[in-house]
Amino acid sequence: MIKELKQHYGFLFEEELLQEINQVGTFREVPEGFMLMDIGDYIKSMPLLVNGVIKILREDENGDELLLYFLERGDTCAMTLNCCVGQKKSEIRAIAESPAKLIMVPVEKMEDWMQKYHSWRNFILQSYNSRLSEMLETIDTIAFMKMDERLLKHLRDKAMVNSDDILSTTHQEIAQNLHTSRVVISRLLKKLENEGKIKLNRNSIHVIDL
Amino acid sequence: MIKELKQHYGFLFEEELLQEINQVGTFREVPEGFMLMDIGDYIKSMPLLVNGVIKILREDENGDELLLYFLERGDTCAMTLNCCVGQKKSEIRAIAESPAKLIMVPVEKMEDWMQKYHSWRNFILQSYNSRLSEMLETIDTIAFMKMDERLLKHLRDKAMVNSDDILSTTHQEIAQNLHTSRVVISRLLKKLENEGKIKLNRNSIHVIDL
DNA sequence: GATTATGTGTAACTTTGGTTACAAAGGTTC
DNA sequence: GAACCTTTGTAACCAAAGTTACACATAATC
Repeated sequence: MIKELKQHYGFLFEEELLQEINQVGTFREVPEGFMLMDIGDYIKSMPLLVNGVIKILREDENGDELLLYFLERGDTCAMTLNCCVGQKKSEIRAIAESPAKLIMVPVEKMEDWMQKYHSWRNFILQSYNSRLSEMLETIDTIAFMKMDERLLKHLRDKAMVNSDDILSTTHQEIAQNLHTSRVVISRLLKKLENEGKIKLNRNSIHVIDL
Repeated sequence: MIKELKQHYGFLFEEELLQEINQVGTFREVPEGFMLMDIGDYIKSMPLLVNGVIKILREDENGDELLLYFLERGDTCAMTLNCCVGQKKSEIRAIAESPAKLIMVPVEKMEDWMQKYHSWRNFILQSYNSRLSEMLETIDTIAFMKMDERLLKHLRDKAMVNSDDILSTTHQEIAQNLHTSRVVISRLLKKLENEGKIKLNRNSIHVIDL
């Protein structure tokens, strides 16, 4: 584990902290689609993402979903911090968008390290800032953009985090992420295809205009 | 200033920290409508809200606004933290919803106190958590609710933070906060009035169904 | 290879919200 | 009180997105 740690967090944390993380953290590997956290869960450990992509979702009382943002390597989930510090239930759902490797750190260490390590404080604050910025971007998207723009943005974002311009997904899945209906997505996808921005195939979409 | 400090933050911070804040902080009083921070501003001091209400707005590239949330007594602006820590420009606009009293603390102290005071660390983390929760609520509202529900929620929220069920505002102003047009708001307000939930008057709305 | 399940395309229609246009009421200024 | 500005009410129309319904293609299962 220390190898992954040094590789992805070595430039962030001092040697001593890396050693501590190595001692108390546990390594975890999850497959694509794995639900790391659900709404209502209590959290007892904080994930440091080493590899892969995690998608963070929100759900309303009808069970309708909305994709909030993606977490990538080097990120941690500020919503988890939210839970840990406040001892509250999770307000979001976290699902592995791709196979992912994580290091889980017990919550108790948080406060300890906050006092001890300057780099940890910075990391936590940075994480909060990143998450706030991402939430702002999400708000901009749903408040100010029309569905066709949101759709194209979503396809590009998805291509980005997966480092692949061919997305294996269905219209239904996209509709759920954007909180709209499958018919609307099919309609708009066809429009984007006619505009030459994407190429449609069964279970996959080739994003041309990245 | 130490009086206001003890009154509103005494139960949060230890005596020593209160003294430090009293020494380096500056007291500030602003009238209703005063813009405390604009998009693009660089921030060099952190506000602790002692009295009054601050509204936090987001703007898109066309100058269209959207109300994100209200800050109340005892709150601080996590977006400011965002700026301070990251040395970035402000991504939001902050306007006094009512006359407000604030204590401004120089950014440099942040990191210092984070190390020194357990209560300060908690305060900062708590603030981030509150802001994240509020952003989530905002997302829920615009993603999952229809305009008439959003409108009623907005009226209730506004009545709440102002502790007054009679709102002095115009349809135009509400439309800006909710990022829609005046005509739509007039239409929906009239509907709410017919449903007996509000009572309309020129420049004021009486929220009956709180 | 017949049956079933999943995914996609499309038409027709409805609802919600945005736009334009204009009238009228209530204030303000001179 | 005449001229002006701000605010509100409302009609008529338009556009975006949600809904229902169904055909058809592809893949999976037996």
